[in-house]
Amino acid sequence: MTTQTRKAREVAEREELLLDLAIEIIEEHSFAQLTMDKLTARSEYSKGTVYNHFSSKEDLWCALCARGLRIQKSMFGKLANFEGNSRERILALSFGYELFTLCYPILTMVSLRVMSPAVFEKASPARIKALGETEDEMVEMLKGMIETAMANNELSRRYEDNLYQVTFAIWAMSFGSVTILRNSTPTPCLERIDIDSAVLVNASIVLDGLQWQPYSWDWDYKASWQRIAEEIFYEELATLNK
Amino acid sequence: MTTQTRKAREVAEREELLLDLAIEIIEEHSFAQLTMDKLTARSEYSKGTVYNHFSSKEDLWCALCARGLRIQKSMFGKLANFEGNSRERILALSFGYELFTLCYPILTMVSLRVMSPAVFEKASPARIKALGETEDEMVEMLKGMIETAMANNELSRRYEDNLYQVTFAIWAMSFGSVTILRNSTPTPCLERIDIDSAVLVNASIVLDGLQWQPYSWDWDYKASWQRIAEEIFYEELATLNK
DNA sequence: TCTATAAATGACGATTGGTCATTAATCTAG
DNA sequence: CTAGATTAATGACCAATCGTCATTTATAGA
Repeated sequence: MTTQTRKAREVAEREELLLDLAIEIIEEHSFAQLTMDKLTARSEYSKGTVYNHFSSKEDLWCALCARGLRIQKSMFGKLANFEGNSRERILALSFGYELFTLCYPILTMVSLRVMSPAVFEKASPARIKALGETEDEMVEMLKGMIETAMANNELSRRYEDNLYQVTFAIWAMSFGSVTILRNSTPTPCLERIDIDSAVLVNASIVLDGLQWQPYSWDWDYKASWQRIAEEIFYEELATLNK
Repeated sequence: MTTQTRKAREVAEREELLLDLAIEIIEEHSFAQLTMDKLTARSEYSKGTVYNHFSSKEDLWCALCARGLRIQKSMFGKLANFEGNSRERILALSFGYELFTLCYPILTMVSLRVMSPAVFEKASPARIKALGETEDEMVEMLKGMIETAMANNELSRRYEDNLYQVTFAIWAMSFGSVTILRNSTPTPCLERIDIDSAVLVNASIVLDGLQWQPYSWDWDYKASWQRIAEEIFYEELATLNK
């Protein structure tokens, strides 16, 4: 049995290595230039071995997405020990998501391009299952924070009968803001906003709209944003600014 | 000079025809299956002629995007004569955008996949310029509505010094909501919200957060949503439900 | 009608995704 | 330790695809 686990570990390690190489190729060229031939050439393995790991190019894409989601989840996990009111904790989620897109622009871009039925059809079922589960775990984490806030009367009970709607609102705003900011071409509108605070402002607008206390005019959330950076994501920001 | 304009018109007509065929190919197969060879085969022209229109596959993609933006713009133009308060007019924009994604799922999907520097690099400059201009026109339309509302004291002056931030917030929420709703795989979170009203609810949350009067608890925006459907987008909805 | 310009054509080379018969490595049992 | 069996790795190969360009065809104007 030990040989089994050893082999499985070796296979997993090789898969991670292949993903590293795939990211290198995208970094040096572009997403479209990530071909199985190039990946094979860059690795010390043959095409057939690469195809033993990834059943198709689309499966490789999904594997990159899965890595991105794993990293996101681990980043979100870091805010477990963060001391702050419930709104600050939601902001920390938004902060973390934006930081992820800054630290891992390639994984972010891949996720955006890959998330579609046509791609999933060509990926292996196991891969898709893993993707969905990680995503659900993160949604449930957000929902749990909403429930807690409502129980503590920090969040109005206006949307009490549909907590997932609140989850969706926060998620959609974070996703929309970051995606437009980081993936769009330069446009006059985007050039005239403060990009560094845009995600914070948009999240605050949504939280105000949800009547989540304390309101943005009763609290200095810019300071919270700063504190999140320093207390939770210090390491990531340090490597980012290097 | 007349022959010049006639030829130019013929070329433009042929380009529209080619875009129709490209959409057909995506409909019947998938985005990845849209190849220049297939497009050539389906048309009555040769490969070289197709390449006279589209300098590359990426240029073809951008041409599809440009068509999508033109359609969006024309849909937004329909709400010029809509009678309603300023919040209802913003909702009409969100409604229009969601309706566009429902009526033209392929153009929506193409836009999402295409909007990236790597693709733009391979598209013709003229195409990119046209894309940017159409986009800016729509942003300016939204900004104009915000200015009017602020002048009429329907919208708080809290964000007065940065109107583009307000534009961005509304845009990001619409984009994020619709993109997640229509492009994601089925996930427990999405299955538990009312998809038909999710965009309205999210837009309302943002507008409440912006302190845009009248608040959602002082006005029946579900009725407004219905009225927008009937008065502005009756035709589109009729063809959609066919 | 003749010539100069513009447009259309499709064969071609290079690259790609994916397959599969062959080869190599590893394991198991006697 | 060895022989046979099972598993994994290999890369030549095929069909599909992108984009080019020398050649052919159509058109415009004198």
